[in-house]
Amino acid sequence: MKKATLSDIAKELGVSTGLVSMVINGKARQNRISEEMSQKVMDKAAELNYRPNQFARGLKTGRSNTIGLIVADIANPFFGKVARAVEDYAGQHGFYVMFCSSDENPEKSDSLIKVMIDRQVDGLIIAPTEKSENQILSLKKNNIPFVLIDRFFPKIKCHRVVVKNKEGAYSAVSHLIKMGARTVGYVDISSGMWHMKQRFEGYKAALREAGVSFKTSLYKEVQYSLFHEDMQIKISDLISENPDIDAIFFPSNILGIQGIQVLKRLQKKIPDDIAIACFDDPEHFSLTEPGVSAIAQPIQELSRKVVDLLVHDINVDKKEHGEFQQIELGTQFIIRGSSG
Amino acid sequence: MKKATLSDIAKELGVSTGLVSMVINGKARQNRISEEMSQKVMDKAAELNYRPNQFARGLKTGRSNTIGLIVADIANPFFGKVARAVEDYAGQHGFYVMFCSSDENPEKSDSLIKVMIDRQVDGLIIAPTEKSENQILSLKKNNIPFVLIDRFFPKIKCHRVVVKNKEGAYSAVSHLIKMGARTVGYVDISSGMWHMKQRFEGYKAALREAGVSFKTSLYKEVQYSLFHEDMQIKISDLISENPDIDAIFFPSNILGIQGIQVLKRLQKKIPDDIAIACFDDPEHFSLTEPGVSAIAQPIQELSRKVVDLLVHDINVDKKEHGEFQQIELGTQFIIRGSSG
DNA sequence: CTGAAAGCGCTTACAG
DNA sequence: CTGAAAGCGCTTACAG
Repeated sequence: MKKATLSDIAKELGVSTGLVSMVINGKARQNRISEEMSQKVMDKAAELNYRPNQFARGLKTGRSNTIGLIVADIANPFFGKVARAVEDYAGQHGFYVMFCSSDENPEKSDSLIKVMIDRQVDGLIIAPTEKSENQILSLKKNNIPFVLIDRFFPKIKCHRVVVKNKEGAYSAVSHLIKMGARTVGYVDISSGMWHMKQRFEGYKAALREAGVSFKTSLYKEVQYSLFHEDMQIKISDLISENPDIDAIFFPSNILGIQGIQVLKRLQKKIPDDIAIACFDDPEHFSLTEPGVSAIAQPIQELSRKVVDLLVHDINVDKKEHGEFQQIELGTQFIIRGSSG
Repeated sequence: MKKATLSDIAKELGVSTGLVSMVINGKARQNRISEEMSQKVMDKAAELNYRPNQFARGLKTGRSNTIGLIVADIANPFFGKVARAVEDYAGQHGFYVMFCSSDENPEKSDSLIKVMIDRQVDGLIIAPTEKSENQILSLKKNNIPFVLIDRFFPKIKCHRVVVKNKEGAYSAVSHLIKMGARTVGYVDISSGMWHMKQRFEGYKAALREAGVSFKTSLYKEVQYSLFHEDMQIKISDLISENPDIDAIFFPSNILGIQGIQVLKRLQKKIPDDIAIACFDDPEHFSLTEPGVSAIAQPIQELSRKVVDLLVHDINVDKKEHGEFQQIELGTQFIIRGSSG
């Protein structure tokens, strides 16, 4: 069964393809095509099970009604939920979403952006990786609509929607201290990304304000590339170098999830031996016993704002730079058993 | 900066677009285009930062190098991992993957399939919802390459890659009984899907073999549409109607995850009051205390087989029906503390 | 109210 | 070895 085309309909009805095109696209009225004609076209289209060829349409109009979403890892629960929310909101605006995982790798991110642009996405949503500044600048230079989510580069002016990272970490660490912690470790992922630095700033601010001293031995950094092994090593180091350690703050969900497993393996009781809190609140933090105190991000709102900004930019076909929205949303700290 | 086209390159070099096209597509050799000419074209393409327009290419060739993946919910950990694995394997074959969530809704699934086909995907991977038989049959009729994953309709002959559901459930329930359970509840999602029926068969077979009797009051079914409320109600019912209940089997990860929360709320200790086991093994089942005994699915292999089958079908442009692969992979039961 | 025609950017026989 | 031309299926001014 060959797919029906516009000209199949036109031929069968003895009219021009142009007319059929207008009817199909709901422009019958503004082109003053008769009701009767419209109806005949619609009926025939239905009869032939006509579906417009998006390639032809896109080639002609230059639009794909598709947006690209590049995150670190679609299987990470945080990004999984972001992806789902973006899919839903974009769908409401008539856009389809193409997802990709950059694996925190700038080369992969670069090639994904190219692939997306090759596929003529109308715009991009990106959670940028480390060292991808030039990619973002190049999007800007080429006037490709895009919005950054979750992360950003302070020096690059562009649309971005992120959360208050410093404030979020501050509230969690302050709570750990309030619950009695005096030696609070910090297990970071190795990354020059600004949002992670801000979380660390929040941690230090909380210590400072509580008069709790900071030592560099309390700060450990693990490599993304050999994540599982390195977590084990660095947390063991953290504990052996700080025998009096009574709490650890994990500044992201994958760090927290893996960190809990390591602590379990090391036979540390949470919160009795070591209290913990985590940035991000994946589903299962309410399932573990004790539950994990966590900083929940407003994923729905984050996603909605991002889609709104991007769709607006795509539709206005903006030429004028300058009006960049830099949105910071608040987080919510959820207290569960793990913090003591 | 206008995007460069084939004819820009051709014009600057004073050659035809056809020649440029061949060089770009690596067909220089087989068309005996001189090394020198090829090099000049490649250089100019790089200089102009040429990127082929996929719409034009797709319109001409009828191929998009894209496959569609429709799952129940991309935010469900099982499907999240499937999506990631499919993305990776398909990428190795040069295909991009479009993801969509059907929410177990046949109308949504129908419209997603249409959207995917409109976007000219070369083939589809589908975890079909209940009541979507006609959609699958229509794909078959229209000769659109597709493979079913995770679920299938026994009466429809087509490629499918699933796991041994009955066997998996059987081993988990047998283990619960071996650990001392005598009254084993079963909390199901309401669905006529074959794979869920098979899991229930496995459960009953295990009871039968151990000489443990089955009563209908041990089987509860919750609605997907009001999932959270219904879980609470049905599990409470299950326990009050069976005061001697000492184990529950959850035949999917979302049932298990939610079920644990309900049991926690009902102050039931796992495994002392009630032992549990679950089909699917999301990350956090090893994090909870006790860990959850679970049936792990071979997600990588599942995904790889599906992609291999689909890519093969797309590439051979098969006309002859008949040779449908119906693959069943084994599962692995992982014993943790929750089963007693 | 409707038709004819150009053109989006490619690929692919066909000629030479 | 290379060029000229048709055509994929649409949309959109332009005519009438």
